[in-house]
Amino acid sequence: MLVLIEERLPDLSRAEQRVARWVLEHPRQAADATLAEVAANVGTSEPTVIRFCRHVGLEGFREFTIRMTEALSRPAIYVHRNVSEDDTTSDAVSKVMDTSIRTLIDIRARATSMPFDKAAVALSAARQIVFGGIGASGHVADDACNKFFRLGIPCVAQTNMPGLLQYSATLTNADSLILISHSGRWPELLRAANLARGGGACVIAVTDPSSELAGSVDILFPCTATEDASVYTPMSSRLAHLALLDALQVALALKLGDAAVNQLKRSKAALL
Amino acid sequence: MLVLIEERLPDLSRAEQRVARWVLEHPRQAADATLAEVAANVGTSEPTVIRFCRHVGLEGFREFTIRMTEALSRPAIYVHRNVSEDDTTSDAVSKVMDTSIRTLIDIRARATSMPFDKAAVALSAARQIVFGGIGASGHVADDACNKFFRLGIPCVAQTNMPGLLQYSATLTNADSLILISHSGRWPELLRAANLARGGGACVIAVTDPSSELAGSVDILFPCTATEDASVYTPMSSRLAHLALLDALQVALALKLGDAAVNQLKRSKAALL
DNA sequence: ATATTTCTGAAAGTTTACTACATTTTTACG
DNA sequence: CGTAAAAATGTAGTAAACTTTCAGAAATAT
Repeated sequence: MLVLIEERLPDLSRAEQRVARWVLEHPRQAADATLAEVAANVGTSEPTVIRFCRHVGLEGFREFTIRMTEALSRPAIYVHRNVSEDDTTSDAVSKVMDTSIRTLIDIRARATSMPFDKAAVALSAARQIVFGGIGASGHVADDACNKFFRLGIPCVAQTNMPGLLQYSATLTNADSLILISHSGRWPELLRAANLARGGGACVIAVTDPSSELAGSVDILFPCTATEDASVYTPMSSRLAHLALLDALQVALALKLGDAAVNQLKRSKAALL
Repeated sequence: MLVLIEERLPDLSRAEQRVARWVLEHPRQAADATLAEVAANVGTSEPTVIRFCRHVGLEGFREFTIRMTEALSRPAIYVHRNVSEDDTTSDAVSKVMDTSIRTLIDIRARATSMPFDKAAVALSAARQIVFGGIGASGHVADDACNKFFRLGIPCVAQTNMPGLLQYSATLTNADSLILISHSGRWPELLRAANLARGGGACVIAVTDPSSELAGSVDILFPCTATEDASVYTPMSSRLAHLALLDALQVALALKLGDAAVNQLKRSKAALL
């Protein structure tokens, strides 16, 4: 959380940067202060503090308080460390694993504020679910498709561009489209989202909240894309996306109830 | 915190005990609910909830929220717990995430004794690398292929049975075959391994160490397959496999040195 | 120098947490 | 049992916290 604030610092306006700095310097105090107290301590107005919260990717001040307490009550193990050329194999392996674990822990912390319920409701009514992703995210889409169809809902994965665009154009208000993208900056994905929404479909995205795509969907699962500083950094965001979709599938299964459980059992039995 | 509530439970009045029980059963939900929400869920009035907070030694509901968040973000919570039908979405999501994190932490602990070095040496000399997997593991194979080719080594993924068998039969002692399997019990995978070894190829497997496949390969990365007790349990072993292959790819990149770094940079630049 | 955009805070508007008090339920004792 | 005191609970109202709106100020571009 504190790291996240530090990262976003340059993107903030002047008054917001003052808020950020005060928070970084007095994290304990910030965690249990009220909105008015923070504003007074920083020497700014309450709305500015709220805007600061929004700019670092939070819902509002209430969530800020929660995230801060969370961050402060958790020891910082499994920290992300970059692999360097002179690492031994064993060091490098540990670092890569730590980074993956860290990514999941972060996503877990943020998951509490993600719209799983809303998404489950939308998906439970869907005639079909389409998963779209390109490149590495294509595999995530495939994987998710492979998992969701076991609930007894027609599912397709489209992992190449012309296919996804054409399929998106055929969707109606009975359908749901789940788009997966690390950065959210492929313009074609945005087009797919708009095509699907044009037809009335519910569009869900798993992507960077600051991307243009994020702003053009019905339901957003924000996954901040961390810049790959080193060439050795693997795309651990894939893991986050997979874990997120795992969770969504379980949430949907719960929503659907007995019907889904039966389908799951049947699909499991098919392998024996 | 939760323990504290449990301790005080007998001292509370009837309605307050109902509050306490609900909190203990839905801790995650309780942590980010508002006063009114808690009251509604318990089926009581708001003052009762406040009185409950006071009776367990807290200042008020505000402090209750903070203490709960704190308690829930302690590290001890990444234990595996099965999702049950009457879980709320939020609780289920946390459980799924915890299970994934737990899986990765376990694999990380075991990774130190895995033959990354040996595998990196074998792969660095490979003319081509073939990734084989079926079903869910097929996606892992695809994903790995997509990652390894960036090092400048010819890579293929075979994710269907006839294809994998035929390809395996063509391999020579200059090639490497990486097989991925959750349980390792598909007889055809064993056949693929034997075909490849017959041609002299180096066969690496990521699978359950107690499987027959594990005994028939050159290099083994043991990943114990945990039985899916509940239908809601997602295959978190996939995540473990992915993380493992991430690590292997980085280990290989280090082994290859500058040449690999250049290839990585080139493939990254291709997207800009 | 002016127009446009972005940023900022005052004030109004909601929601949320808390309090006072009346009602109901429980307990104690004739 | 029946009645009275005590405790527990909920209704309704209040205060405080959080959020939104909007108009003026600052920064930036033209």
